[in-house]
Amino acid sequence: MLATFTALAEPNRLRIVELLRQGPRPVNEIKDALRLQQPQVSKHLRVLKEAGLVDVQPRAQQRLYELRAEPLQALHQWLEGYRQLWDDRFNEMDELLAELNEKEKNNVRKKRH
Amino acid sequence: MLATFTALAEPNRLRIVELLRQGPRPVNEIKDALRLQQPQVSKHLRVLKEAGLVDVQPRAQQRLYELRAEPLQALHQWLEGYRQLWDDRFNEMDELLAELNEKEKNNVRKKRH
DNA sequence: TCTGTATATGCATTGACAGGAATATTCGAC
DNA sequence: GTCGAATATTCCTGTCAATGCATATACAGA
Repeated sequence: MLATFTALAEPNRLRIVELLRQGPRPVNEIKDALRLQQPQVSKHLRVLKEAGLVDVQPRAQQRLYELRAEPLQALHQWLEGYRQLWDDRFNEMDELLAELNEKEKNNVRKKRH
Repeated sequence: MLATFTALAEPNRLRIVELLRQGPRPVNEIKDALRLQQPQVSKHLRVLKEAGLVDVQPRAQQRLYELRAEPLQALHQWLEGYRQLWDDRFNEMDELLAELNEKEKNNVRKKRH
C-alpha cells in the first residue's frame, strides 16, 4: 500500500500510469506523449516496476510497459474499508448509533440523579 | 489526486489515517497510539489537513481530528477507471477485441497478396 | 492572573529523490 | 562484426521534506 502511494506521489509517474491505462506503450511513445526526456522516463518506469505497478515485455529492442492490476486493485479494496465515510447505508447506521447514544446518555443522567 | 497520494506516501501519515478510520481522535491519543512525538503528529496532521484528508473540531484545548470522505471517495472513484484491469467482464471484452484483431490481420494479409 | 494541559510552530540537520547531461547496454539489420 | 535505434545507467547537483529539540500559543481551572 505504502509502496503504491509512494510510486504514485510523483506527477510524472502518475501521468505515466494514466497514459498506460489506455494500453501498453514502449518507452519512446511515453516520452513523446508526456514530453519527457528518455532517461527520466526509464527511471520512472523503474520505480513503477519496483512498486509492482507495471510489467515489461521485451519486443526486439523495444520494451513494452503495461499496467499491472494487483496494486491498483489492492488499493481499490483498501478504500473499501473506508466506504463507510461516504456510503449512505453506513450513514444510516451512524444515525442509529447516535440515537442509541442519546438514550444511553439519558440513562446515565437518570442514574446520577 | 496527486495531493492525496503525496499525503499518504508517508508511513506515519498513513498510520494516522488508518487509525482515524476508527473514528475521530485528539492529537494526544494519536501520539500515544502510534508512539510518535507530539510535534510530529501535529505536523503530519497539518499536511493531512492541507490535503483535505482530515478536518478539525476544537473541543476546549483539545482538537479532534477526523477523516474527510471526499478525497478517499475520489480516489476510490479514480480507481474505477482502472477496473478493466482486473474485472472479468472487461477481460471478456478483451478477448472479443483480440478476436476481431485476428480477423483484421488476416484481411490485411489477403489484401497485400 | 497564575498554572498546567493540549497543541502548534520555528529552526537546524539530514537523507531521499528528481532532473540534466553524458555514457553504457541491448539487439536487429545489413 | 558494424551500425543505428531503443532503452538503461551513472554521476552530479539542487530541492524538498521528515525528524528532533526547543519554544510558543490556546485555553480551562483555581
